[in-house]
Amino acid sequence: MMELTRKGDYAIRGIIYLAGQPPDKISLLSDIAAAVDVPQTFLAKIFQQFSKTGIVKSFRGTGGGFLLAGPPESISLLQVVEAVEGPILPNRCTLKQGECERDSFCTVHPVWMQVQQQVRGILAGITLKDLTSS
Amino acid sequence: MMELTRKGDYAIRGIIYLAGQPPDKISLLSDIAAAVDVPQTFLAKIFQQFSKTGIVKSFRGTGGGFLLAGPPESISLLQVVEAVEGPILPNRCTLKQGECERDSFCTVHPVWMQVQQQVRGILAGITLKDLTSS
DNA sequence: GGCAACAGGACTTGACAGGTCCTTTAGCAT
DNA sequence: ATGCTAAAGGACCTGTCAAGTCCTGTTGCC
Repeated sequence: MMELTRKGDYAIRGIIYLAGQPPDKISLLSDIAAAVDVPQTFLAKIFQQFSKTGIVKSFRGTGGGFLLAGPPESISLLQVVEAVEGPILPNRCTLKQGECERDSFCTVHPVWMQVQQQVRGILAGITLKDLTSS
Repeated sequence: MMELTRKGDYAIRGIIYLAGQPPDKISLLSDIAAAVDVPQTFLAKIFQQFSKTGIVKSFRGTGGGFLLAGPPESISLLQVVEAVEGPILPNRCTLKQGECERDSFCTVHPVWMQVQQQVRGILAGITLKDLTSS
């Protein structure tokens, strides 16, 4: 269980590549896709989501491409993952109270809350800088 | 991401019910299913898996049913979840080394390992006893 | 205007979640 | 022994979603 999807995996690969490029160097989608070995059309969707959530800047037309929206140390793995996978929710009931009518006597609820917090904590603590300085 | 499936959810409900019964009281599948509001045929599959992994004992025929294989404090939530959902793997590469050819330079790998360990740790620390004494 | 590049919608395919149904096997009771 | 009871297990169904593909915009340089 708990598996990251391919989309999430690709997303991480792609953004790490970007983070590894010289700052202000605009990268072509085709270059990124080739470098990280991901179908270009699929990666396009992923970077669209990145662009919408603002962790990446996009430029169209000749000389266009993608750029990290900020310095690598300002972008966390959590942001990247949640941008494409949606929020981290071990169980639907962790979304909001009253979601399940069993809430009142659901003794497992606090456990999932703890799992959620731990995982988010770990991912939030890793930045793109940590992932490129290998 | 990371969502528990319905199967996992049902599994937990069912086993908690069992753990809440008097020791040595054999419960009928039909009773469990009714009590925790899960389709009986589906719950049957789940308890078959429980039975195979040994966290539950089953008896056939008249007077048959299910029994917790040990005291509630001896069975962890991790056992329950992994029995029906399979092992907790944030990424395929956490299964074993060399799974992805990118392994050597995959800086994310240790992060997923940490996530996996944390989650397993939390779930392993919760027993059925903790979940019934509400 | 025309080419370069991302944006976004529509569509396809296969797998898997979430069940259902039916037959078989095991155990007790008469 | 035979019939009833209850779990075991296989076969099947259905809808959703992951994982892409493809085509048509839209934007921007030249």
